[in-house]
Amino acid sequence: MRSTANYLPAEERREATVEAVIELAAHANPGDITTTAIAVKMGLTQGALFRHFPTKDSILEAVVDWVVERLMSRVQEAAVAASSPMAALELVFLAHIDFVVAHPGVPRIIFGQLQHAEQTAAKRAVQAMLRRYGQRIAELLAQGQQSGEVDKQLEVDAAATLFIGTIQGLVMQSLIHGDVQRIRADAPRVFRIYSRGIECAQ
Amino acid sequence: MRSTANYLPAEERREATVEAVIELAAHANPGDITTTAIAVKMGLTQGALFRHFPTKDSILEAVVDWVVERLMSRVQEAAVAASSPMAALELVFLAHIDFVVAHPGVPRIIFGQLQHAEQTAAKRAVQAMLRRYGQRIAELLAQGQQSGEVDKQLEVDAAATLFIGTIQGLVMQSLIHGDVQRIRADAPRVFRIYSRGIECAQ
DNA sequence: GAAGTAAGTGAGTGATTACTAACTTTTATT
DNA sequence: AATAAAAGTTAGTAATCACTCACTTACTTC
Repeated sequence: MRSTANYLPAEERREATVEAVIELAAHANPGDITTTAIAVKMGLTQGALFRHFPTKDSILEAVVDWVVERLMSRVQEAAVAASSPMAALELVFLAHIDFVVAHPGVPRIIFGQLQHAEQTAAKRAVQAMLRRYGQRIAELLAQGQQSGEVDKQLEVDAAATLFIGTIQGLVMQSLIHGDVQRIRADAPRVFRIYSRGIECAQ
Repeated sequence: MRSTANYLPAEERREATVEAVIELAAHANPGDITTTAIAVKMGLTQGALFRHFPTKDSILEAVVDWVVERLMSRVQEAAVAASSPMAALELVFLAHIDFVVAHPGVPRIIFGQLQHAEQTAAKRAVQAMLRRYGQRIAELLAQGQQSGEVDKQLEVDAAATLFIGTIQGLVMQSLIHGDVQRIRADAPRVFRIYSRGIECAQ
């Protein structure tokens, strides 16, 4: 329950707001997070928030933008650092899991946005990110096919869907058992099964 | 937009309420479904709902109970009908996907319940169902190991987690693309990769 | 067909919510 | 140090929500 110093410059206040929402989402239903709760978390009054954001939706939009930027750059770094396509997939997977464990509120916000009926800017950003993410995974898989690591007959799109589902399954487990740390131990074991499903038969 | 006949007996009204919620959840965020929306969907006034349910939460509880009963019995049937553990897993998977396509609101309600911070009766029921589901899958996997279909070195718990994640990944795809039917075509291809990951090497 | 009961209506109520605006306090500038 | 601009406070408002209750309508049973 960190209380930020008063009278922050606008840019920093916006950043602090985003972080407050992400921290709150770790233990609360994203849809139920009120502007009052966000303000209290920051040691601020509710009205102050609206000096920096015109609407509550715009706060969530900023949160999603924050997530997209951080997550995608982490994933990109992991992919570049790897020595082979298969190694890249594993690094991306583990980087993603690390990110989720560090920010447990993130997958809940992402999924919460996808649930919305209306096409808000935040929802569109989430959809765009997930599409891009899927394409990136599909590229790595295709490269793996060329390098001989990945089965040539693999249906790349289906495998990319399963990649995301693998992570989503772990997140669900953490929600079932109410324990995020669990994911870290389960992740490598689950990924091993996934990689066995896509690898080239020896 | 079906409007149910007026003056239903209590039991049927409760049933109709549950179905109305599930239909609404196909196109709306479950958390945002109001009692007014439910009543309108049924061609009823809002007050009438509270003749049959003491609180809104109790409505969601009834919905979850409905889902648990239907889904688990479908899964059980599929498992029994199969000729081998591996065939059972595939039948269970496809039965589950069929259920989701027939009732697209269901996974959204399930996940929405998991998101809640408080331990409501509905959330507990969802957690219990998913645990039972996971155990059932783990049993089938263990039987597969004995029958020689499934790799003996497979980590059964991780494989059960991945099984659920596989379905969850497909659901996410449908939310990204806004098209539930898609799932049906993708399901067999995704399952093929999963089964390759757990099968005994030939 | 009269009487009793179950189901539905309609007009509320209080609580909560996002958002506003007049005012105060802090920070930055000269 | 004086002043302007930025950031925060306080006390609202209108809208929405779950829930209530006195009353009305339909069904059931003898």
